[in-house]
Amino acid sequence: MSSYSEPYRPARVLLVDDHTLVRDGMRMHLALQPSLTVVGEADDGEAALAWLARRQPDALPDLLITDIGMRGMGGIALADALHQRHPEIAVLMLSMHDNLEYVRQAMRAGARGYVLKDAPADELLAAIDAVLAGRVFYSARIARRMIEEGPASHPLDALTPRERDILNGIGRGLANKEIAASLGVSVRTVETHRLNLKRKLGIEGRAGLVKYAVEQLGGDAAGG
Amino acid sequence: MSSYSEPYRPARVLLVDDHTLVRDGMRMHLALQPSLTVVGEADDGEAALAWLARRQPDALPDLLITDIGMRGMGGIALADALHQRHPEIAVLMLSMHDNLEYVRQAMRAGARGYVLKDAPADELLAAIDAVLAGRVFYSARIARRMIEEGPASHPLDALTPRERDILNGIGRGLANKEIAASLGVSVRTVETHRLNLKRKLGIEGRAGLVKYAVEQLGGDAAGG
DNA sequence: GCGATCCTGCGTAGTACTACGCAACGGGAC
DNA sequence: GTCCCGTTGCGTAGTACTACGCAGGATCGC
Repeated sequence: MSSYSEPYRPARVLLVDDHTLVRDGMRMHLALQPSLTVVGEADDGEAALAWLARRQPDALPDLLITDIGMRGMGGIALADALHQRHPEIAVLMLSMHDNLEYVRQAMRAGARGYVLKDAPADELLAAIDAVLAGRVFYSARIARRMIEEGPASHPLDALTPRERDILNGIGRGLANKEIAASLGVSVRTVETHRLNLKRKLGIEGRAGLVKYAVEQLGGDAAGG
Repeated sequence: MSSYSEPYRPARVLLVDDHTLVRDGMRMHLALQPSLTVVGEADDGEAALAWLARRQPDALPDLLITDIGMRGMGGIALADALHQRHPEIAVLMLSMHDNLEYVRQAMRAGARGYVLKDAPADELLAAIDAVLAGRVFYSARIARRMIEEGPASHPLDALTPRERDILNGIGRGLANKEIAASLGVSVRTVETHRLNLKRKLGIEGRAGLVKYAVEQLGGDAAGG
């Protein structure tokens, strides 16, 4: 990995996961690496940000390893917030989903790596090495699927921001009227977006769109 | 089967989870307990059953700790299969969901304990002690919710078989007309069931019912 | 047998969503 | 500037779903 001219210092790591057992497993693996020190843990995004705010600026971690799906503030929002405040801190995303849309969201939010929780144990260490060296790392299964599906074939990528807003509302079980109110637009506008969504996503029937939206959201926000 | 006049022997444990990190975390905790020995691991239900089939009958584990949600054969099916073949082996279910319906299914399948993955670490050990002693253990949050909601108050339990059929169709994104066709009844009948479903489940709005149905069906693969 | 429950189906009214087409406005790209 | 695109919104028609109430037939337990 990287060669320091300064005296050798282990890379500082902050672990963020709401599952105690996962944190334990990571801590155990990382403790075996002399080049790494776990300096803190948190069980959700807000706790992680609070931890970082309390931390001395010269003792911030070099790497944040976070779960993607947590109660409260999830890994994507955390990566986003961290990337704006401390872009120098590497972010490695942990996930149980091989859903490529999550991967893209994570990378857009500033994550440099994406590792699946059921991946072989040494993949985690390889990923840490890579992101600390400034490289990008994907779990083998993710990389394979990216090659298979193509880097931008997912229909969600074709959606405009506003269409995502509407899809989000649909996935939360809201009626058009409620979505319109929450976005401050007319019901007709929501209907237009909805029609466009169905065309873009190739969905027929009204229930189908709700199903699709719930499945897209259901994984990280409502799941647990 | 085993009489405890024989010399002291640590309890044998089989770990089943598709997440390497979770297995690592568990193994680490259990290694600190002299009264326990991890004798095997598997990453899904079928692998666990295959492992058990290869095992000498006099060296079977005393306890199986399994994740509830795994690719392929999940924890509930595994508990069910194991409970029929080896009812003497205690089963402790691990889950990220505090959904009481999962808890009930697990217990019906023969599990003796249900621990959440984000529970404090000592809860796992307490749960192991309990189920090895023949007692039943629930994570604190599960126990609290059971008290709050009542032991059998889950609305899904109140549904009739036909209502489940309709809910299933809704969750697959079908329209009333399609559900009616697939069940061989009239649209009006489906509408009646649908109205009853919303009353029983306390749901308002049409999208809300679809959302609920999708979450009930798709919940096995979801999670953080 | 009798009551309870479930499944089935209809009538009626009102509300929500679909499926077009059309168009004005603003922001970027070229 | 001009063009493209995203966002916003309306008109019109048709379809789907909601929300009651009512009721016959089947099944099961007592």
